[in-house]
Amino acid sequence: MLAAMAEPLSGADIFLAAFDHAPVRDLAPGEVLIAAGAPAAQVFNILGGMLIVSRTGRDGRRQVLSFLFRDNFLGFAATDHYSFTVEAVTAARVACCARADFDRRLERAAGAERTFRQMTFRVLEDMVDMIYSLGQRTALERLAVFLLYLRHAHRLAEGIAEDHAPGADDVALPMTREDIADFLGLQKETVSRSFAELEKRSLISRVDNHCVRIRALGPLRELAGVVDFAAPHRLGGG
Amino acid sequence: MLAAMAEPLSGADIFLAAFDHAPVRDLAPGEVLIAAGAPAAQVFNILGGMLIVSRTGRDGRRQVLSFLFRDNFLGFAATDHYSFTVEAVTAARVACCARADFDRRLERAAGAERTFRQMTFRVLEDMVDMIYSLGQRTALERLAVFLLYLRHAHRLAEGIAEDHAPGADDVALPMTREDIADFLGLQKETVSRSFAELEKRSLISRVDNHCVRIRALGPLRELAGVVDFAAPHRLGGG
DNA sequence: CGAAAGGTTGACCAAGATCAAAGTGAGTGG
DNA sequence: CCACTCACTTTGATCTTGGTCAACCTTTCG
Repeated sequence: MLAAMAEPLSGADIFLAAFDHAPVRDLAPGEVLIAAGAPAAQVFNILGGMLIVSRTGRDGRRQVLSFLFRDNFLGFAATDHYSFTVEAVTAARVACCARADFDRRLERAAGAERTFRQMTFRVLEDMVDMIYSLGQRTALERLAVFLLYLRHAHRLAEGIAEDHAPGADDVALPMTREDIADFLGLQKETVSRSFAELEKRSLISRVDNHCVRIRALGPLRELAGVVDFAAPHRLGGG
Repeated sequence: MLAAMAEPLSGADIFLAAFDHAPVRDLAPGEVLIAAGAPAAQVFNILGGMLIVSRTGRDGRRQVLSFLFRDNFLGFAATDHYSFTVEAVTAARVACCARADFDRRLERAAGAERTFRQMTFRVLEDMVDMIYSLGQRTALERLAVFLLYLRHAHRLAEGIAEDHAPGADDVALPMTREDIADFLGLQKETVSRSFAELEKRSLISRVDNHCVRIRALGPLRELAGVVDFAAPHRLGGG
């Protein structure tokens, strides 16, 4: 299943057009946009806010698959039913498009398939990164990767190109510690302790409960390992 | 990046045709087919044998991403360089096709893009399963999932449709314990101990070091959790 | 037959989970 | 507007799973 398309790519305008005069839906924090098991009838484009994609097992264990931001597409499913849940973290606004409409556009617009394929591959790559994190990295490393990922996602959503834009090092964390824990394959207490440890090492400072400032980007990247979301990825055309 | 296409799908013949008169390459166990960082010039179709896809971090930690079998496609990359390594586990044979040729076919053949998209989504789904495993499941559960995954992969590669075909419960394990460990995000000792535990619980018996017999399929599936590779996935047209 | 690689087992250790309690803060009703 | 409440977070104590280190098997292959 394809929960969400990663960053827009030059050429993504083809798909943005699909949402041009599409109906818009506003979501309150916590509101469910997609419930796992529902018929996969629509695809969406996020106009603003933050959403969370998750999959919950029969016994209640939940794995958060990704956080979504402005200009992310979502709702693509391999089957005719969604296998994942999408909820709003903050107040959010999405444009809604019938899946069939989107598919039609995909088949007709020149180069659309190719662009879509590129976008899908990008998602695949992000998932491989996540698999590497969950399989190989420690709690502290995962949290470092996560903060860099949020920083990057925010810059993309805001269309900021420079690595050191003013305020770029303030990372907003509107989700709960438990959301972060379920994303990183940890417990919420461990997430708390890892934040404390990053602060102790002067890599970050905590502005407040839902905002963190990166104080040492280089060392944080070093801790996170190879993955640098800024370096390899080209910025999209907004 | 798209290391490998999962199971063939009805319609995959379009792509199999791309390999019809393609040059064939034989691989000895351990031989490298794709080295991470090499230019992504070719795509492959596996004619026989087992391959292993992995990604290794700067510090040597290795995450195995998947095992590949007959009729799996591989070599699709998001960029112009491979970001993963593919090696033969057993002696193997692959058909090689220039990436450009494949892309051309993709754009010309009717319905090819659509079929390819479905296949890609299938891979996405498998990766979500893997993320769920690594993030939420215990060592024992992961090993149970792994055995069911191998059982399923083998049945697909052999074109066996029934769930209880004779010999279907003998699972071949040609890879090393370390390969399994790196796939499951564990250490090889833990894999050993988990095999012992599954045997102690009478869920499996060890035929020899590289073959295991599933003695209690139902309970093993129960232990693995929701994921049943047999149930939701349609079998491909061979 | 012997060396080397791979696999198992045991003893011990540590990262992270679990359990418990106290602190913080945002939203609500008085 | 304030105080209360409830949800979220942090911190501490303890426990468990899985990791690490080391020794000993077993298999394969030269």
